[in-house]
Parts: sequence; C-alpha cells; structure tokens
Amino acid sequence: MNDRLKIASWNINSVRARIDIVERLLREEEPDILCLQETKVVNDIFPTAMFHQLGYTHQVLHGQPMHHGVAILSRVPMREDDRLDWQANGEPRHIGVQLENGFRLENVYVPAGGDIPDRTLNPKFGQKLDFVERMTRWSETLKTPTLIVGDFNIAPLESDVWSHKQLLDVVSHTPIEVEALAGMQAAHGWVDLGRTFIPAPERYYSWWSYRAKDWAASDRGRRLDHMWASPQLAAQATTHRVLEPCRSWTRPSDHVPLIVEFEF
DNA sequence: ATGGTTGGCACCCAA
Repeated sequence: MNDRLKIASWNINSVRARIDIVERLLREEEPDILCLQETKVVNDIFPTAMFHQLGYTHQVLHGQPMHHGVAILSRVPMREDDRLDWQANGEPRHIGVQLENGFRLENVYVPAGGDIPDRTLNPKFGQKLDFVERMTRWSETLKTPTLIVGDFNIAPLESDVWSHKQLLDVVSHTPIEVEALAGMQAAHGWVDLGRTFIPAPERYYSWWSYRAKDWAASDRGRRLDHMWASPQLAAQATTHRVLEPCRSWTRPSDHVPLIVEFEF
C-alpha cells in the first residue's frame, strides 16, 4: 500500500449529467479514491469508461432509477464490505469497502428529509432521523479504523450555515437533527475532519442552492457534506480541503467536493 | 412572505 492516500467525496447530482466536471476533478486533483453521492443512475448504464481511462479500474456501484445512488471509484484495490439499508426501504444510500491497509471506507447519502421538520406531518423527516439513529447503533459496533464520508444533509454548527437563527426551523439545521448527529459522533468517537482542519467559527460551506441569482454573492451556504474518521485514523490525516471553486464550474453540482489526505 | 433551479423522466417529484 502507498504511504499516502488521497480521498475525495462529492454529491454530484447525476453523474451522467456532470461526467465532464467529474473528469476535470480527477485530472486536476488526482485522488486515489472518489466517493460519489446522488449518482442518479442504475449500475447498467453508469458511465464507467471515463473512470477506467483515468485508471479508476476498481468500481463499486450501487444505483437505482431516478434518485439517490452512491459509487466508489478507485485507483487502488478495494474489497466491497457491505451496502447497508438504514431505512429498510431499498434506497441505495450506502456502500462500504475495505482497503488493503485494513481500514474501512464508508460512503453515505443521508436522506434530505423533506421540508417540514416534524415527523408526524412529514414522514420523510422521521425517516431521516431513523436513518441517523441506525447509523448511530452501527457506529457503536465498529472495531476497525474507519473513514465515513458523504452527504449527511445536516449542518451541525452555527458556523456551518449562513444564518443560524434563520435556519433553526429549516431541515438540515434543526436542533433535533443536530442532536441526532452529535449522538452518532459520540457513539464511535468520530473525529470531524472538516472542523479539525478548518476550526469553527470559520466559515465552512459545502452546498449552495441552485435557487439563488448569484450563489457566490448571496453566499447562503451550508456544510452538508462531511468526512469523519476513527480517532486512530484521524491522527494520520494530513490535509483537508473544500473545493469551493467547483461550484463555479460549467453546469455545476450544488455541492462541492471535499478532499482528505492521509500519510501512513 | 414567496419563489427561486435542477435532473430524470414522462409529468411532476425530490432535492
């Protein structure tokens, strides 16, 4: 195994619609592994060729028609571990792999949770909370050093959103979601690599709505995407970056990639 | 206070 490992995570909002900017990211950043969320494609027609051409010959795909979907593309060997269904409804929102150095990589797409932050009025919000609760139980059982990355759809800290007060009732930043995520973090002692390298209260966003005239000028962002590591693995992380310029690329995703590098 | 955009797919749903 290499003594360095570079991993990227990106909610791509359709890998087919954005294959050109995925290629641009791979050429510019050359990560060893890319974790994608919201691929929105069944495995049969996943655009595997571009990844193969750039050396990402190890591919673990988990998609369905229309919605959701996750994938891991890698230049280094990996072995599929599991694909957990934390909603028990068949939606493809997780894949886990084992790398040659023994550590586990988990790629997750937490449900957005709908618009109304009340599980009695909005079942999707309840499903989101249940999903995080089951991830918490799973976190308690982990023995091997693990990195979990993806779109958690929760921005926990005040400095993770453009306005803490105005988002207190907005799904992604409600106290009940923040509390649920804190419970998951405590269940394994997960280290939030984003806030290790970019400490609060520094501004840190990974998502900006499409529904803004000028996303950069209004800058109403949220930190929905995360990279969390087991303590022993977190100690090996050397860099972490948020690739904010990708939000300005042609036909962008509404999320930007996160990058982490390890030295072993 | 409301509506604003996007992708997939087949008309509006989820984000």
